[in-house]
Amino acid sequence: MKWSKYFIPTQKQAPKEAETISHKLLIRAGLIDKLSAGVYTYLPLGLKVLRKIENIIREEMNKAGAIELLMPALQPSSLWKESERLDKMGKDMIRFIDRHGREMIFGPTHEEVITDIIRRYIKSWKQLPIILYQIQTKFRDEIRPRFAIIRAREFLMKDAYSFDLDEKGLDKSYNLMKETYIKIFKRCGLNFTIREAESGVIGGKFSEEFVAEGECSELEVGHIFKLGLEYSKSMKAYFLDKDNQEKPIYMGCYGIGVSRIVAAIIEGNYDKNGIIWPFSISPFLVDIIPINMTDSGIVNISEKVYNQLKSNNISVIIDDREESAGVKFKDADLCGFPIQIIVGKKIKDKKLEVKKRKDGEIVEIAIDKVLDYINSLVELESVRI
RNA sequence: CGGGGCGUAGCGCAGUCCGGUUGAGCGCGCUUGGUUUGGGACCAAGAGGUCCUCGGUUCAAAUCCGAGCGCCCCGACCA
Repeated sequence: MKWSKYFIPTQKQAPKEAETISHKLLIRAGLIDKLSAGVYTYLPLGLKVLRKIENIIREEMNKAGAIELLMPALQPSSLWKESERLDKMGKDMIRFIDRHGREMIFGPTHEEVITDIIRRYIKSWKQLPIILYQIQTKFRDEIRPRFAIIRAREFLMKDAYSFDLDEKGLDKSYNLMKETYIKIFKRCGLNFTIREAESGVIGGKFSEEFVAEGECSELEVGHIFKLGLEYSKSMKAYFLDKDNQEKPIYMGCYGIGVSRIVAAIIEGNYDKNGIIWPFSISPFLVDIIPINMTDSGIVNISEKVYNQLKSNNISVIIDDREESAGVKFKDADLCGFPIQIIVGKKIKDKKLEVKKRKDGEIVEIAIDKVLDYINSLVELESVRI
């Protein structure tokens, strides 16, 4: 990607409304833009980060045997009457009356919808167990949205639901999801703790939450629940067992705040100059910085390295703007790209500099050895995780 | 929803107390030309505003009064 052709609106100063570090950096690095309280656009760089996280989640969920589907955000409120949650969720739900006079809601979560699907399609013990999940936008009219995307009214969530024959099966699914979550958060570069939690409106007997470390008090980034028979009984989701008995399905549900992870990662990975993305999450792995765009030698080498990395499937952006070196350095640090390749005076010795964002270490590398060096850094990082 | 703060150019702010040479300004950013190019360069010339909105007071309102809207923070609340 060429920086000059891309859209990265960085800012020197954060708006005064931003107080937490992730909020400030998300805006300064041009990742998000506020439309209304708790309602944000993901700008191109922010979207890339979101997609990286989504894909990590997908990979790990799929490995665990979970199956992706996509449910609608719009739901008839009648389903919520069945589960007796319409009043419990209360004003957190965004509701409206459609032109036919039916009350609809924007889904804050999807236990009702998934249970409705399961009760209509799952009839036999032979079809169980099964875990279904989706990555989808949720709507909650929060009492107080805050810290930008940490508590938003519209946010991206991965929600999974397990369906088992009995309690033992539920325990197994639950533990499988717990292990999967640990893998996901580790791959996202998050330090976190797991603790027993209140089940709240979601219900069930037992739940644990994953809390990311950081200065910001919120984050909770994941929450897993043993729902048991709560929904299957109220919504009549039964299966026919081997002994020809009709039995309720044991359920569990498992949420990850995908967009909240973005903020959580920043809260745990930054310095005074900006974001420090983990390799696995960064919108671009490498930022090539030609020190002077009027120096044809520098420009040529920069483009050569850019094309080389690109053709080797390394995610790379080249800062080809006609800006001073200082501006490019500052933006590179602010946006948090893990590796900066600085193309400057040293090209006369056929060398350039590779700087690691995390520790600031700069290594001079021969131009024709850059690809190998970048690959070795990636290798080291993957071993570390 | 209770408490607190804020609303003036894209961002950060001054001006508001004490209404009138402040024909609404500053820094950054933006445009054009030139000089620059190793940590947010310099010179010159420019563009950009319903001073949140509506109403009131007044000869005169960014400034005073009233209502409303929006945003942020604390609390309660919350997958």
